[in-house]
Amino acid sequence: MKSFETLSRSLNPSQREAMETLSGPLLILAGAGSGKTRVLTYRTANLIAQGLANPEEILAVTFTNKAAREMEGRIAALLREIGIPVHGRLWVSTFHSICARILREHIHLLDYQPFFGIYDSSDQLSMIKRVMTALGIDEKTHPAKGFQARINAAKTEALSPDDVKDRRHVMDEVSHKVYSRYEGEMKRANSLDFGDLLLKTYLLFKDYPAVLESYQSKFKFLMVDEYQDTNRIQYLLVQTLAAKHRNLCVVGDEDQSIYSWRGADITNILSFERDFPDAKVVKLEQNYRSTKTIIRAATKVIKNNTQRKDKTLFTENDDGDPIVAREESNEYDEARYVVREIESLMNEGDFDYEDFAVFYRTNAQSRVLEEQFRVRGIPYKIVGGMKFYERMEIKDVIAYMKLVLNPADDVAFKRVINVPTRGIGKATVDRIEEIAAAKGAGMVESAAWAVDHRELNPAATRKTREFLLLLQGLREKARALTLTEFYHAILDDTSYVRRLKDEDNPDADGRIENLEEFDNAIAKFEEERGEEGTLQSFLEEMALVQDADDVEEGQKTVTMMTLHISKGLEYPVVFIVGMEESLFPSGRAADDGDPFAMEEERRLCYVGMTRAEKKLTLTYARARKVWGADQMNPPSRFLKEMPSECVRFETSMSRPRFMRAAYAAGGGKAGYSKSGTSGGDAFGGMPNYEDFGDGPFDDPSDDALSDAFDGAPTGGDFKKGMKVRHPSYGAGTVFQTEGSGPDLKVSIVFGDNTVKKFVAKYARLERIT
DNA sequence: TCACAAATTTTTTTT
DNA sequence: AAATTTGTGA
Repeated sequence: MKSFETLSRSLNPSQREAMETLSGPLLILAGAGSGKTRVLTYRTANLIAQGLANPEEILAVTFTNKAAREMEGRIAALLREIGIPVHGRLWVSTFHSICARILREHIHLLDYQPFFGIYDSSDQLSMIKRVMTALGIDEKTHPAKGFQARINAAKTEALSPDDVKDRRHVMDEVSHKVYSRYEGEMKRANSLDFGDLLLKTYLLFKDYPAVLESYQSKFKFLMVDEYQDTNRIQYLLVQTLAAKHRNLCVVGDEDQSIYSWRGADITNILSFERDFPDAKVVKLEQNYRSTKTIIRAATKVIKNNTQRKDKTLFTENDDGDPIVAREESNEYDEARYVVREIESLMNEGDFDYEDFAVFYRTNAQSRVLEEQFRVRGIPYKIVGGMKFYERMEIKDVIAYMKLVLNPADDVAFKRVINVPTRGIGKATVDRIEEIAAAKGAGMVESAAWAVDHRELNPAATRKTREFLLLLQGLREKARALTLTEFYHAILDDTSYVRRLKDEDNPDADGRIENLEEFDNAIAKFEEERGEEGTLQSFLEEMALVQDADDVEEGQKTVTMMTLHISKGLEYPVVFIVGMEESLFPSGRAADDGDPFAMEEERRLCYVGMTRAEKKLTLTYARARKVWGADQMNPPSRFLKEMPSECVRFETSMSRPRFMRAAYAAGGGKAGYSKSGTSGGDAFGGMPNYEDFGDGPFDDPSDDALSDAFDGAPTGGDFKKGMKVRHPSYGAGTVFQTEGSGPDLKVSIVFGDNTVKKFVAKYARLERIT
């Protein structure tokens, strides 16, 4: 056993300073790869070792469950290593999990039932649609997703319907109406959405000082990781909880703030010193993770941002290999290239599968990669993405569970009332819903009433009664059986699996497999939690812990994920695919009204690059299918921002085969010779960026290749919200599009509120960026 | 009421 | 290209 002293000697002076600053407010500005987790781990161990706190008096908040698990594991391991006996468990979790835990105990004070359900985004959307129907709002003119976004935004700002009422700039009248009604319906359904978990906890603290006080006293020490990505409500929660002891340690890096679209407010970290004038600030600037080359390139890229403190990351690591920027013809070749590279590095024997990671901007990009990994028999796992529990059959079963636990859950009720089909159609459901609305009651209750009062036709009455009896039976079983047994009861009583087998749907086998996998997951959960493994806690975990399926034990695999999920992780070899304008940076960042949207994309690039320890490869494709249509976009501007001495450009594109493709896509008049990459030598350096133009849409020159790329389908592509200029009407905004390709018609609202419809191909519309 | 066909929309990013 | 919503006829 080593002593804590010996171990902590390995920390550098700043790290040590952070570790030794235990009381009072502390801001740790931790650059990428600067050993942040290590510092937090040591600091926590130090708190316990010094006898300042018991584990259960420390609250550590992380951004993802993955990070929480990792940190908890590392702290436990360290404490074991230095031989500190630990009684009690640390509270290491996400804001949402902590809040769910707190609410489970106190939510009765807010007049909810303790068995409240949690609505994920799709449940939330169903509820919003339901509210819209009730209010007679047309989805065509008012997309439900818009209300969802506004409601969630209000909640992260801690604004109730009443609060937004007089703030028309925050929410228009219709949205306010929807929000109010939505809140009412959620309350009646005894359910909380993600935003509610935080907001209701905050309100609980506000309305019940005694409850707040108990938590303030309990948590003597607070740590918040990824502080740059906290939003308003999270900020308020932190301030509130820390108010008593003021032992608040926040850690973050403004260059890694990538969640502003979720309300993350970078000023929280930038103004920490204003909130706590006596705060100690420690900067961790030495990177231990990556090669000099990678650090140099990443630093150069991030320097293009204005929204940052000028901090300098440095490393004493080796120069390492150059970053490779690889051009391929399309996303399939791109995927094949990645797979080939992994195979060849594996053959050299320096790496193992688990050393590789592939990052992409959008989840949709994983499909092609996955295909190629399968073809070549390389083990892989995808983190995030289409989550297991989002699959139809899993959601169905979960809906049954939710409904059994919380009969007021109308979204769950509507989901399962005719699943598997039992002859209860839309008419019946609508009728029940009508009754429910009239009575201000839940649908289960209303359905029972309708059956008793013969409000439905005989056939519907009979079927509905049967369904209600089924639910009743399940409710009793839930009480008497274990979780696993209860799960089986659901499948049996609803004949779910049997019905799947009967219908000759080609997906049926996969679905049944998923249900079996779910069975295992439930069993495992039960085993792990023991007494605590209740139906409520299981559903809570299902809703909040989305990456539950990445625990493929022992298997060494390549990991794939979005750039967002990659934050906080590190891998010896990293590939970032799809380095193209419109994809990464996202097309929305370029023409969004927010001038800082591009900076956030750049931070995302910075995050991705700094995950790599030894080797970093960036790939881009000349053409890529987007929504089933070919799109050609120039290489990402971020590639251009990297110092050329750090990057080696490679291409597979000097063959004539592609020239013809580019030629064809360009509409027949362009040639490819201009870029002059004939022959196989050195690829003519990298493809000349000038040939692509600076961005996807700017300044279409006469350049032949530029035409070939910029004039492709992308050029005539107008989307909702886009700002455009018409030669005679002036500037306006696209608010509707119909048709596609040459038939695309766009409706545009001009400054004076007039609306004109154009055939995009003929109208001389110009995009304004 | 339901199965199937047709039309329409979807892609940022996550708790 | 895939998923979801809407329409249609039995």
